[in-house]
Amino acid sequence: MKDVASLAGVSPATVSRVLNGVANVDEALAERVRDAARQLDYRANGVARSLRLQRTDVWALIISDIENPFFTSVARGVEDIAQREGFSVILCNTDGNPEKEARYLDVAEREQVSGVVISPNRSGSDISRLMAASIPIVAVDRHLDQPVDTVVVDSEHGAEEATRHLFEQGWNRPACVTGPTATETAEQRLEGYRRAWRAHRGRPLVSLVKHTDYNAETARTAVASLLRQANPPDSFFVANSLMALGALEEFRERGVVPGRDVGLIAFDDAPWARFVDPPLSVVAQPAYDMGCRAGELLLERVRARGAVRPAETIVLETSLVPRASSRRSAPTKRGRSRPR
Amino acid sequence: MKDVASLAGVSPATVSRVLNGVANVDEALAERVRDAARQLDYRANGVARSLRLQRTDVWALIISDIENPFFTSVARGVEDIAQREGFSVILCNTDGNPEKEARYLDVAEREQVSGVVISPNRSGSDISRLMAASIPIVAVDRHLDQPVDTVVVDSEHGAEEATRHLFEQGWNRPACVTGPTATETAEQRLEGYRRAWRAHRGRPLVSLVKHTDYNAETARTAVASLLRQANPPDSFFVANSLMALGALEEFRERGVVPGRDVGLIAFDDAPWARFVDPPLSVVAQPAYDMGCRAGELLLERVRARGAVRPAETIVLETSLVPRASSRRSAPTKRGRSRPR
DNA sequence: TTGTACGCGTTATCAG
DNA sequence: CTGATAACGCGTACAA
Repeated sequence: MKDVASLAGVSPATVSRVLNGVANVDEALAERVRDAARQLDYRANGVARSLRLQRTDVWALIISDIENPFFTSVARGVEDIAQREGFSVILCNTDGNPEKEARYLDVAEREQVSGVVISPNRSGSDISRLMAASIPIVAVDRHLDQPVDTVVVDSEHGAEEATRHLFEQGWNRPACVTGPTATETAEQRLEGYRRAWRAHRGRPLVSLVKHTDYNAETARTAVASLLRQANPPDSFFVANSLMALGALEEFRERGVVPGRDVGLIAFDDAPWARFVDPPLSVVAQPAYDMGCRAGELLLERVRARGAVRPAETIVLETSLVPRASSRRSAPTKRGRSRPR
Repeated sequence: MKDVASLAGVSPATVSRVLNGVANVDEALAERVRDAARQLDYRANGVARSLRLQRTDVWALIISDIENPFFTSVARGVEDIAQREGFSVILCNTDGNPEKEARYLDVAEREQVSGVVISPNRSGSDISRLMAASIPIVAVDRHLDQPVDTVVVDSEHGAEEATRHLFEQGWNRPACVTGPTATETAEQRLEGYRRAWRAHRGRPLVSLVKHTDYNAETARTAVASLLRQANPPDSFFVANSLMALGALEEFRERGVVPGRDVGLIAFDDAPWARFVDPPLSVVAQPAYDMGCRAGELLLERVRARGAVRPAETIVLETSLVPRASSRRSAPTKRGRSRPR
């Protein structure tokens, strides 16, 4: 900066003023400064700037699994907003590990990020330090036990819709493979499933419900054990797309054909869902949009430094995407005669 | 820091020394300082620290598509190394857009990151400013036209192996659907395909080669047009996993069954590849490992501030993962009798 | 309108 | 072994 100043024959203060477009600077001087800056290819030192300004242009995005397509879509949403508004994003991947999460929360504080978007592992995640430092926080996908801005989907309703869809397709004994006990999303999806049961068949059967991790392997085991029962289910509602992969594998192994011998619908869409055989029926979440909304909420707080509007919760709707895997009738002939 | 100092009855300098474990400090004093710090729940200001130290503990990771599983695996690798060594990672998603890339390169400089890992959009990406600022750079997946550390896979060999596998399975006219013209990876994969042809059948046929984008839709169109030809291919080598989805869709539409009526093998594995029907044969890239290696290379440079070892290129091997989609014989009976 | 001087929170140097 | 002090690069109050 000093170099630019002396090359332009002005003081560093004037350089700062010109480059930040603040105060009135004589246009001739300003032009000289811009010239000099260009000539020297000058870039302000962001670290010094942050120290002086007591704020940074950085957000922390703390998510539990960067390899889960749902979260990458959320990330893109947050990132697009951030970038549009001139913020950079520090990506932090917690692997669902509370310790890693705590460590990253620490980094966020030390690095004085101006805001945090987090998909909490457990509602009890300790954000007290961040709150004390009055760093705005937005929770995505799940709630925190503190009153902070939150973006979620109506899991219960989506799950109910999915299960109702199974009934409407003519399935009579849908099972539910949901996420780990005490996980907010898992419980909500289970509750939606139960509601659909109550609406169509009366009391849901506990024997048709399994809790597993949100992955293919454990879900497959659960599906297998459900199918081994004396009174097995005729269809499945599974709580995320990875679980659907596990179910599909088990079905294939047993030679039962989804969309004909068994019904299957999953919560959460995935890029490959329409390509598997049969195409997977899902309840889609607006993941990218959730990220955008979270970004916008954070933006509000970051801009309005101190102002206290009460914490807000945005609940987005899921959408039913029926494809072939939930059908009951024999699949229609798919193979068309070849054009030539 | 001043608060901690006065609470402990020492100078700020001593606080710094204790908390950084530098120099010898009287154990009694040190203990008092740690107590005070704990009591006040003190965290050093990372921004001020960076300014004073003239370095940050931040890496920038610039990738072209956060929604591509290949890159997320790379990202995890980089991130794991970074985290192990006490660095944070700024994730930057360029969307394959050279302007966004340039903008992020700028951010990296302004924020004084201590290192950059980049999967360049084009080899000509302008990293001159970073080099001038002597910020270490590592290229992943593709080369830059500057001499920097690089981590790639042997695409050509992997592609050759994949194509040879098709020949060995009894297919005689494998086609190649590769990435955009002039993309390094696309050209290499095409070249590997050609080598296998020359080894088995002589001159590769240009009529069996298509360039498309690295996605499902354009690849599907290419597959369709290849199949419409007078002398259609009997099998396909496609240059990434998304393309395979497009191919599978087209096959299904036409009623041709992969692993029986047509052969299919893809470059690049994906989490869902073994779940589609039939399971997809692939040439797997060690994506996570690539990220780790890139992280390690960067670490070396970051640690050895000035030392100049020549730029190094690490070439990792792919591995053939034959599954059912590349078979020629009729698939073995998959449906086993149910256990009960 | 412009320049001078201070301070943001650290850490390294130097004197004691 | 410890404390005072300067400096990292910038933005801004204040004086000119």
